Amino acid sequence: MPSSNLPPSSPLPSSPSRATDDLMDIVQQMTPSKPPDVLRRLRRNLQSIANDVQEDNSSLKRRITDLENQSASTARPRKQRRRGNRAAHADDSVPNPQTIEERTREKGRHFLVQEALFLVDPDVFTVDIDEDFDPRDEFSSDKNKIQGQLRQIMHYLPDDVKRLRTTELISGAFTDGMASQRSSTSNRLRGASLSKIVDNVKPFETSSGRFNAFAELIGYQPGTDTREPYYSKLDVPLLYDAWQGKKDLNSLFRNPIILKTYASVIRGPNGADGLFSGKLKRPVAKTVDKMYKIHCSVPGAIVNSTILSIWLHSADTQLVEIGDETGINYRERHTEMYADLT
DNA sequence: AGTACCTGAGGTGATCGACA
DNA sequence: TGTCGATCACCTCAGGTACT
Repeated sequence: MPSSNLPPSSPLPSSPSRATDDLMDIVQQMTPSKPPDVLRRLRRNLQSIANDVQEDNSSLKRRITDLENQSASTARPRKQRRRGNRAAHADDSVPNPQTIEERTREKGRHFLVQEALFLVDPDVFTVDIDEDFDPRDEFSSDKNKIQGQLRQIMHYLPDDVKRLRTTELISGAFTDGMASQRSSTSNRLRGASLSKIVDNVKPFETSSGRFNAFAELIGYQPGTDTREPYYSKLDVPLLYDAWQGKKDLNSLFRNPIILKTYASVIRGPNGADGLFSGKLKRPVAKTVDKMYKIHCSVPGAIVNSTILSIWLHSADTQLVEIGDETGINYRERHTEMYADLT
């Protein structure tokens, strides 16, 4: 950088190598045989050099500060991620939009843990509630699936939030909470929890590694002359406690992997430690089961764990509605398994 | 009793890839 | 090219234990 760009308050210090040369020269002269007056003169010279070095040091520090300030004032502003400020854009009639947003996001988190990984339809917040809806018909049509999930969501929303259901503030905050919890859960399953759930983490390192090791375990059916390859929905060994080559409803959802996944989700990465050896230790930290006061397993959470177990062993790289590698529709799988379980 | 430390959760911003 | 969603690393906070 040219010196003309430097602030005038920061002159360059004298050369440090010259001070070092002078010091070495004086040290050479300071022998015990020198008369006292010569030693006194050499000591004065030493003091003088020390003062110069001290001044140079201070000058360098000032110069560094000047350069830091200068670079800070000319640096490009860091790229800011654009974040939708729902609370700020909420309708004026909404009291405490900030608090409502936070509470709704937390409900979205809770909903994801206990009920479903995905919404059955993005419009679920804006449809009208069908007063004649019969929960026993929940899986008979897409319309009824939406009504069923809407009822579940309403069960989680506090009364003051229920009234605002159709607003962007509520739908956005709720789905944001779900997305956050889904991301956190999937990352922790393939990260800190993995070694507690499976015996050998090596095949899990890559998408192809997972396909080669576990495709059959999660229901892969190779293609033939007349058929494209696909992933079966029920011929999935991972779903059962003891796979006998065909589906067995008595052992459905009872695979140890599913139970360990469930334990990891609600009790953190160490939650599955010792689950089947009688050495299960309740984690001391704040965990999902404590936060949401989870005392028993509900159907939604069991199906969630099953879906998560399949995804964990799949070649898919992200936990999204339709697997990016397998094409498995995890959202539909959830609905179908939930219907089987209830 | 005070504190140091640990574990796990949630929030935030950066980055990357998909997509219009 | 800009926007959006998913993911990751990093940070702070809460709530617990262990030690002094």
